[in-house]
Amino acid sequence: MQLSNHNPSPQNLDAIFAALADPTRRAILSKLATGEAGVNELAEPFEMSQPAISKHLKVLERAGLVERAIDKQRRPARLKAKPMAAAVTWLEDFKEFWSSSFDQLDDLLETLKQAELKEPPK
Amino acid sequence: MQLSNHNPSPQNLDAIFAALADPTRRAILSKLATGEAGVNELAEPFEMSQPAISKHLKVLERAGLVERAIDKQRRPARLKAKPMAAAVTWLEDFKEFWSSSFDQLDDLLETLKQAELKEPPK
DNA sequence: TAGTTGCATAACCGTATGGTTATATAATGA
DNA sequence: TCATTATATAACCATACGGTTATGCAACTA
Repeated sequence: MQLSNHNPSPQNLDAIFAALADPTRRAILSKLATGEAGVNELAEPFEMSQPAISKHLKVLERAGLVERAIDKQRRPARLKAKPMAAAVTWLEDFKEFWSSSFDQLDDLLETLKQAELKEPPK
Repeated sequence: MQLSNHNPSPQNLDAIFAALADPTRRAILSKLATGEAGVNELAEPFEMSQPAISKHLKVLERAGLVERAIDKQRRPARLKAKPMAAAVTWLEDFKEFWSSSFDQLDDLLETLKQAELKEPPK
């Protein structure tokens, strides 16, 4: 039995997790959780150029985690919930599935412990 | 107020999310959730060379998601729970924080779960 | 001892990432 | 009309990623 690879937004999980893998982008998301923000506004706390932030926003957009609006010259970004939920769902499904095979894991732990006893690490 | 970026295993979140961003690695994790597996065993389902799988395992190891053991010539991999929990924690913290402001994500998660129940994977 | 198995490592390749500076563009404001 | 603001885009750079083939090597097996 395999974990279904599967439900929420399958192929997009790549983009979603990749987007979450950068600390600047996670910080941007945190900031956006308090409300929409424009590019310069987002760039300010980081010691980073405006184009760099624009690129990060593009990554977040591609992952579907962020939407842009139009407000005069501004292009304020705001969060989108759904893809984030996809990531949560994958992890929670995984956690659930994994817990359900705890018997096997216990066996393994035992096996590994025996092996380590006979042949201690490094 | 900002989302605290410091809770679980801060710096490792980069490596953890990056590791989760590849479908082959997610599949490996799924497989490993059913029990330990050697490299060739892991490589078999994928149309991919053994060195490629070894590299993926290194990424998973660096992220702390996987441990290697020694069993004769084999180097079986098994899951490690803690870092996975770190990712879940970050996402759930985020969810909580965001929901407290907007109250959207919980609804969405609920919706997605319903959808999965009605429309089972592949 | 010789062959085989299980894996790691090295060298290489094309493409993607994450940053930069410089420049373009579109909308506002004077 | 002209300057300013907010952002995008281009060109470039170094490094990382995800794959390959070739090779090395330790540990079993015959």
